[in-house]
Amino acid sequence: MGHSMSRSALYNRQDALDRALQLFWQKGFHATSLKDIEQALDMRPGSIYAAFGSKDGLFQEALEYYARLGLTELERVLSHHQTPLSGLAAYIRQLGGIRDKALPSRACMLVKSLLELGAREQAALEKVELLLVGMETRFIECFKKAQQIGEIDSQLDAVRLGRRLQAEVMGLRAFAQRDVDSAAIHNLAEDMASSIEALRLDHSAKA
Amino acid sequence: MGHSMSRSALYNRQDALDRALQLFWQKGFHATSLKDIEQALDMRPGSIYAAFGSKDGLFQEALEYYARLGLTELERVLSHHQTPLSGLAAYIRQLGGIRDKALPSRACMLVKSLLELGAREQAALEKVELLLVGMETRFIECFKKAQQIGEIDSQLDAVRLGRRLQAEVMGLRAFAQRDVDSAAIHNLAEDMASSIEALRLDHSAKA
DNA sequence: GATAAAATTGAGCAATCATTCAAATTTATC
DNA sequence: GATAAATTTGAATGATTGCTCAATTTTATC
Repeated sequence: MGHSMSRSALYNRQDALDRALQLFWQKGFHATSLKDIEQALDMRPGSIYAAFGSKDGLFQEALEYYARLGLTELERVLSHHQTPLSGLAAYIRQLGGIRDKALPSRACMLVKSLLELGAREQAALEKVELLLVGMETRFIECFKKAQQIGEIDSQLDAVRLGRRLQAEVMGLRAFAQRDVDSAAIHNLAEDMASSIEALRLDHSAKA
Repeated sequence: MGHSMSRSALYNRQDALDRALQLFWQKGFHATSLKDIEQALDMRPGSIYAAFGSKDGLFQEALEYYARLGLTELERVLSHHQTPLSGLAAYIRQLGGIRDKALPSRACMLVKSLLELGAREQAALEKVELLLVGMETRFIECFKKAQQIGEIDSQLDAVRLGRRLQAEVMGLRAFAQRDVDSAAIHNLAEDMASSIEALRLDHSAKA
């Protein structure tokens, strides 16, 4: 591999990983068979195993890729807003439109995996935990930054706020997997975003 | 069946269902094999199929049983508190202790199933949706009652509040499935419960 | 274009999957 | 306690599981 891998080989690998992600995100780990994977990637078993080692290995790479996309999207939204709190609120509001997009699943793949995987997939489960910590950490950083610039009360516990936000996102996206109409999801996201913004200190206050 | 079923046969069936629930709640639908079920119920395949029809049938009965237990628990907590809002807040706070109990899973089995099941288990998926509607409806009733007795603003949208609460519970319990310490879950539940209580109208207000 | 190295193929593997059913056993009825 | 009915048994079923590897094809190097 390594040295001899051409640009197109790298492209093919990324393309395969992309298709595998769609599949795993939609069906979950257990319900996705190697037959499904062979079909989706248009690869024969030998090639798949040469490239990714095992079904578990492919799944773990898909998890990492998914988490990277998720973090990138968060950064994108944050960068388009003036303050951390505005960015986080916008991020939640944007999740309100998740039912309208054509995605493999409305639920977070990390949460799906967290709830589905057992002791027999311990390595993947540990990876899920690691990736969730990564997202949580980014949330916490936002709240700390918001405290530094005086956007929210510095007496608040940023770690607690970050975890709360992660739990809210988990809940919003799990709820969005239900058979409810798009408006209900938008309303839910709006309510959650408002709660975040309610943390903002009112600079026109008297005291 | 029916007529000839003795009291002990009924007891055995309930006992079997109980064990099946533990198993499915812990491992999920796909990761639970009939071998697992045979062992947990101490029954041979023929008996299992005679009693429950199929693995899917057994799973659906376990789902219904789980939901019934959950609703009963909610009623129990509600009945021990003076007002709907106090009851709901207490319910959330009680969920904060979920990590300390020895349960098959910290996550809600309905949510686990909602995220895991696909088109091939459509019947079970529809059952999950139905049972989630049941819980949502009960939450909504509580908020409506709270409005009737003037505990919260009657201008608020009770349906929206009920859905928000369900999403919060989903998030809390999914988060509790993470590898975090008990205190973090207690804090999270406390924050969510406080949000609920913040809806209460202050009767000592001036206007 | 010959040679070597790398990548792909796909038939086939043992193991496991959910399920069936004739036979054996237990339970109910008189 | 004999007869009938209901229940349980567990070996066997065909399908599917994740995976291997000798053979073949493709790609790279000179």
